[in-house]
This record gives sequence, C-alpha cells and structure tokens, in this order.
Amino acid sequence: MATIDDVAKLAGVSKGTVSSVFSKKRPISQPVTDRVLSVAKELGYFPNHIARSLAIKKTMIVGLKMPISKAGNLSQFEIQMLNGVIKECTKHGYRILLDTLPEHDDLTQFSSDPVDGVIMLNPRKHDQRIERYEQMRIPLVLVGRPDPLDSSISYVDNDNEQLAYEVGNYLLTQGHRSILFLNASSDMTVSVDRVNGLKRAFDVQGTPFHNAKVMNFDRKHHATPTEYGYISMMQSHQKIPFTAVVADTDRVALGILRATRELGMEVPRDLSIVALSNDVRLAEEMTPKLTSVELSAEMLGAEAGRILIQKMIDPQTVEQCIVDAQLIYRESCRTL
Amino acid sequence: MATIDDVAKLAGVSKGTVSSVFSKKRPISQPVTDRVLSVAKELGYFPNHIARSLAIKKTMIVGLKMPISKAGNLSQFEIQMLNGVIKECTKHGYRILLDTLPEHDDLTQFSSDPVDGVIMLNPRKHDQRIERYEQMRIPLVLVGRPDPLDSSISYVDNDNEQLAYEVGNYLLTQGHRSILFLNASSDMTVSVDRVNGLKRAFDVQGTPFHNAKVMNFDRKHHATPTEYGYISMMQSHQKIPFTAVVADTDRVALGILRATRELGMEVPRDLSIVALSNDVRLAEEMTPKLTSVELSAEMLGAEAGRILIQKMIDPQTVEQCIVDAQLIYRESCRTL
DNA sequence: CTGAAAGCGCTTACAG
DNA sequence: CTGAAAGCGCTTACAG
Repeated sequence: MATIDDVAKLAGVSKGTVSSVFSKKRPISQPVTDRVLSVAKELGYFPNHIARSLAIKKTMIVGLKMPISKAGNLSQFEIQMLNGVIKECTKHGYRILLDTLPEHDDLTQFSSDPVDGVIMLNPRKHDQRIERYEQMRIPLVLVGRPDPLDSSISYVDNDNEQLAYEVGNYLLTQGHRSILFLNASSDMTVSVDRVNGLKRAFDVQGTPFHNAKVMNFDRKHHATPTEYGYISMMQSHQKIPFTAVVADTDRVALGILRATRELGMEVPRDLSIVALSNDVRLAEEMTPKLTSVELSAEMLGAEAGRILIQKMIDPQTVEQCIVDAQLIYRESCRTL
Repeated sequence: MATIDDVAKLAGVSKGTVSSVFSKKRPISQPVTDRVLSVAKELGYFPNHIARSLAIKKTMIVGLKMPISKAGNLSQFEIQMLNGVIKECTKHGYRILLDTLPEHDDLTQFSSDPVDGVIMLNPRKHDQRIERYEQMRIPLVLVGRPDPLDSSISYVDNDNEQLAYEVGNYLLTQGHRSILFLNASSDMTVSVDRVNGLKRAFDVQGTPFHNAKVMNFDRKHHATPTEYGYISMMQSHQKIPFTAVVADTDRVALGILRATRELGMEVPRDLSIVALSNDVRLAEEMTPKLTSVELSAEMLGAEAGRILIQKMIDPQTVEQCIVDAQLIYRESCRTL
C-alpha cells in the first residue's frame, strides 16, 4: 500500500510534513494540509501503525495473557474478567491483544509484544515470565498473586486463603469431618493458598487435616474441568469416606453432580458440595442450586486494567489489590 | 531494554547473526549460537515484535473489530462469536487484537493496525471501512453481509431475510395480523434484510405489510437493548393494536416482558413474542421461556476465522458463507 | 557459516 | 511553517 514517501513525493512536500498533517503534532498551513490530505486520499494512504509504534515506542494496546483451556471456550470467570478489562481499557483508548496461545518453554520464542503493558492471568510458582517483563520494562499486572509474594509486583486477587478458610469452616461447622478437595492445578499459586486456608479451618476446629483429601487438576489426565470432577468423584468415593467436596469451579461441580447421579447418591443428602468459582447463572440453574463463591471476576478485570493504566503512566506504580469475594449459600450443602 | 545491537556488540558478532540465532532462518554454528544466547540472557534481551513485524510485514495477529455497546458488557452473541474466532485463530497460532473502541469518523485517525487480517462485525450500509481495508491490502472478512452486496467481499452471515420470513410466517399462520417489529438500528444491513423477509411473509400470506409497525434501535434514544424494548412497548401499545412483537434480541424481549408486566398484560395470552438473537440460557430462564432464533454465533466466528486465515495465505480467496440458524419454539407465542 | 549495508515506514530534534 | 537526516530495532539479499 501507499507509504508516507509516496504521499510526500506526489504532494511535493517532505515526509515530516505529511507526518505532521496526520499526527497534528506541529502546525501545517491550510493549503499544504489540504494538498497532502487530497493526495493521501487519492493514493489510499493510511499511516502504518507498526512503523509509528516503532518510532514513538507506544502502541495503545494492552496485552492480555490468558492461555485457553483445551476445550476452547472462555469460562464464565474469563468472560467476566474480560468484560472488566475491556471497560477500563476502552475508557482510556486502549485496545486489547488477546493472547490465548499456549505457553512456549523455548525462551527463544519469547518476544516483546506490540503492547504498552500486560495483564497476565494465573501466574505460576516462580513464574519466569514475570521477570522477563521486568527485563523488557513492560508494565505488568497479575490476576492472581505472585508466588513467592513480592512487594514490587502489582496484582489483583481474591483472598483465596481466607475464602478457603471460610468454606472449610462452614463445612466443618456443619459437622463434616472428611472432605474431598478438588483443587486447581498444583502449579497455580491459588492452589497453595486454598490448601492453607482449608488447613487453617481444620486447625481452628481441631480436626486433623489428613481428613481432607486434596487432589489437583491435571490437564494430562482431565480433558475438561467437568471431566475432572466426574472422574475424581468416581475414583474416590469408594476409597475415601468423605461427606463433602469442595470443587475448584462450578464446572467441576457439574461433573461431581453427574457422578453422584450415576452412583445413586443425592445432593445434599449424601454429599455436600461447595464450588470456589461462581458462575451465578450456572450455579442457580443446577439442581440443587450450587452453594458457591462469587469471585467478582469483572471487578478483578477492571481493577487490573485500572492499575495497569496507572502503571503505564507512571512505571513506578505498585499496587496490590484484594477484591472481595463472598460465599453464597444455596442448596448443595446440609448439616450432618 | 537491550536491543539486537547490544547483543551483537557484546557477543562480538553482527546483528544478522544474532537475528539468525533467534529466527533460526539460517544456520549458525553451535559455539556462536551459545555465545549469543548467553549474552542475550545476560542482557535480558528479547526480540522486539514490532521491529520484526515492520521488517517482515507479518504480525501473526488478527484484528477483531467489535465496537462495544455503551452498557459495556459483551453480549452473549459476541461472546460466542469470540469463542469461535479464538478457537480458529489459536489453532493456527494467531492472536487477536480486540478492538472495542468506538468508530472514529475522522479519516485522519484511521491507521493500518498491527494485524495480518481483520474480522469486522456489523458492517453498515456503504461501509467506508471496507474499501479502506481494500486499499490497505488487508484481508477482511465481515460478520454480516456487505450492503450493497458485493461478490468480491468475503463474509459470513445468517440468512436473515429467510429467518425473518420464517418468523413472520409463523406468527401470521398463528393468526396474528398486526405485528410490532423492534428491529436493530437502521444503519445495519441486517435490519434491511429482516424487513424484507418479514414483508415477504406478509405478501405470501396476503396480509398488507402496513399492518407491521417497524421500529429501529437508536443509541441516542435507548441506553440499552432492554430499555429499547421497554420504552417501545410502553409507547406503542396504546397507539397500535398489535398482538405480536418480534424483538431484535432476547435482551430487547426482556424489556418488552417487563413492560407487559407493568401494563398488566400476560405473555403469551395477551401478546406473543419472538426474539431474533438467541442466548439459549437467557431464553430458557425467562418466564415464559422465549421463542427465539438460534444464530449459531460460535459457528459464525469460527467460519470467519477460517476464511480469514485462508485469505491471509491466498489474498485472492473470496468466500461467502451462510450459517444455519433455527427458530426454536418455546412458550412465548400462541395461536389466536 | 558470517558480515556489511540497505530497507521496512514512520517520528523528531535541529536548522532555517 | 517546512525540510533534511538520523533514528526506532529488526530482516535479508548479496558477497565472501
């Protein structure tokens, strides 16, 4: 397509002048402006965003690192969190580079993207990527806390330890003593926090923590979260005498529910279920309605966006933001 | 951050060599490779995607033009369609530049984005943007047909004329003679197609088309689709004696439903409703369950992605793809 | 296998 | 108000 050179030549002016007509960064006389614009139109010229970005070192794009699960569709958590990010970014004129590609181990493949800042979901333990962004001087905000904790890294998160504590406490108070915990995958920091919270509940109530059986999602063994719930339930119900299960997400709970039906069990009569990530509509549609935790994903996304924008203005900015979450009591638990 | 020059200098090689080590486009001896890599690591060097894109004229990014409604959240249609695009793009290693920014009329503000191709939602009549992409030689696929039709433009769409015909025919067959049609905004091509389809139904059944009252969504008057439905219903029910209403989307239907409740009307006893865009879960949750059209948004997105990828390989590609949609009969209509 | 140099399409001090 | 030239950080023929 036509370049700034073509326009400059045909209009009989310098590139700098053409540049200024479009960027309005320095005043150009009306006659010249008109001539340039008309030539540009004739040639079908539009400034090249990439070349411009390279020169000014700014893209007005925010990167969103959100590797997609194998099944492919965005989870309700991801959608809501995306909604929050979009709102905040749109408000400030930023667009979003949605990066759903799987992570590459090969350092060689890692490049600095055409973005002014990055929001990264689900940081892992000792996540290499964090320091890479630091080296590249690209402002970064995590959704989920860094592990180990680091007061120089900005992030938004729920208080997962506390949440798991509340859930554990709720179930223990109801009289449950043996609990199956279908946790997220073991390399996620949230998994650690949850186990700690659950353990604290057991400690406080004076119940030995070995009465809790913790499992982890593993994409090698489970194609989908629902399958994770289903398979784990089918495999565990004989071996361990648990009366309650804490599920990573409502999708996992869906799988558990399916398993209980096949096993002739009834919820909550024979088994109590709590899910940690809440898709309100799903939770309310399930039979029985699912007791679950509302993570306020949209708020997480919006706060991440807000902090990132702050940080792109002033790179010194560090903010760690805990978003309120809430256990919502519905119908899937009962007192023993 | 460190550039290719820094690495080259410190490693005592040329930039071309460093480039080759990372791109693997030409073989570099093991010792040199090792030296370069170790220096790169020491310096925290990562190739700059923007500079690279400028040189090779390729970004591996697909643009998705999807201006966000004022309310802010993605509609169910948009989410599903995004899911389809994501799946297809991820499969081929593309990322997505999600552009939710409102359109700018100022030609001067239009630039060629850092993308290899573009998927554009909701093309308008004589949409200027289409020829701009053509001038920029950026492969383009529309979601929604171009207006006027143009056999050189690739797009995916439902057969909206036929769909509206089926809906009209259904209602007329049920005995409805006066119908309120809360259409999409008038500058969208889909609006035209729907009116034509509805008219055809009236013609076939021998009912004069002036018995259909067509209104259009207008963001100046309606803050949200739901409000559009609510207000239109409140304003029209006295003036026109319609027995059925065709709503642009299920959100609009939600507003209508709210209005009927306030007016002491009952659906479908006093009013039949059909919605043209279907969010399955919303439709099934409504009381009564909403008769609506399933547009297969995910399929639209996936097909758009597929065609675009095809087109980025071979720019000559032109494909126009009609995705099946289906009228799903639930509880919101009745025979008079 | 490696280097020197031109080029990708912009912007921006500097000079006038 | 406008121009000439260097620079942004890469890639890629061309030459050896």
